[in-house]
Amino acid sequence: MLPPGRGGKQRDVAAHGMYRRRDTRRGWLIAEIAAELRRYGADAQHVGHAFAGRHGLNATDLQALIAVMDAELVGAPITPGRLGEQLNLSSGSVTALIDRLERAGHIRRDRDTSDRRKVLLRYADRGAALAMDFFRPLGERTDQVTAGFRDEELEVVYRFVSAMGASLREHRDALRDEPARRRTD
Amino acid sequence: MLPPGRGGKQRDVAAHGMYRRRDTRRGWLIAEIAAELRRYGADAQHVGHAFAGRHGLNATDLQALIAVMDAELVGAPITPGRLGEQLNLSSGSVTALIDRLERAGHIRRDRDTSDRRKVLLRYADRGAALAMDFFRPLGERTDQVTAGFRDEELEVVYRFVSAMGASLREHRDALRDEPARRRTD
DNA sequence: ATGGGATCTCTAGACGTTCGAGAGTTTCGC
DNA sequence: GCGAAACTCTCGAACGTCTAGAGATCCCAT
Repeated sequence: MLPPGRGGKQRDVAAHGMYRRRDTRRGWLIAEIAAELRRYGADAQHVGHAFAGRHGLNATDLQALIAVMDAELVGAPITPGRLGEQLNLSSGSVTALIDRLERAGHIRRDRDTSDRRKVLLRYADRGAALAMDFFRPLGERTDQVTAGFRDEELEVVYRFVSAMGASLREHRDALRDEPARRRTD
Repeated sequence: MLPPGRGGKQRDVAAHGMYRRRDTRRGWLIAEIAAELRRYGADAQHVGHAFAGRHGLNATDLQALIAVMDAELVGAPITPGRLGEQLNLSSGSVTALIDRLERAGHIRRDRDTSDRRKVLLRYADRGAALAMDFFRPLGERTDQVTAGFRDEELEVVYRFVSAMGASLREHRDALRDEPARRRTD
């Protein structure tokens, strides 16, 4: 039952750095918010996995489809290279991925007319319908939740998630730029 | 440049259901919050992927290690079966996963003394050190962000993320319980 | 007590995704 | 025009995952 090391202090989880001291209301809040964000990400993955499975794709395929729509809807279609960056995939895997999605009728390949090395990915009707099925119930749930918050409260939430997101991206970039550090392996 | 089909309505993204109408401040806020949460999850995956890669594991291994510590730190060590549920893995994959982590010295297998069918997963020192290296910088960043919020504001944020998390889990469970629905394939 | 069903972990083979290196085009700078 | 750089695609190998089933152990009804 007891964690190994530091015998005895069973709930001194702060010593492990994973959790924060919860002995003040504020500390407890911060710990719970961080934990909830972590769980939210995990559950979102589960939802994506389950939904993708129902429709004959895997989680990566669904992520890719969303990224393709995301990019195209803001007027800047994505290329295979950048899709690979977003999904942490090598170029070979991206080709296979696009082949699958194209074969299934979810997206199309278009040559860029100005730079003919590039391929632009565009969603097909089938892919649009699938993404809509995925996002609609989530949007409805978001509506239900946000209905319980006043405008000023949503401003606070927005400020918070923006700051957390920016900080996490900083961390991600820092990890990328410091690639060679070895541990005590 | 134009999305295919439905010629002309280039920016009518609301028609796709992915995004919400942004013509009011409140609508814009909600859309941005939802988008930021989505990006946060994706970026968290990237961070995990990058960190795991540096230490000779894959993203699944790191998730598993975190889940094992998470469970043990609250005094209820996890079993291979439940770990598979949390990570969306089959029993066979879980065995391979545990073998990898045990071989690398990150976790240990213990037989449950009261129910000897079960195996309890416990982290080893090596795994604890790794998890600490992963979480410490994230905790520091969380501290920096939360420093810019008053207690009442954190209460609002907590209420929001709790509600969003609960709603998402409801959706996940609904997906699970309605497994057979087929689309117009 | 004892037998049957349920629960849990593990094994084995096949499948599919991913990776890594390299080839083939097209573009841009000199 | 020529060489370097950017981008996508091909191919074979490696790895993680899945499915099906075997082997233990526990629980409960008889």
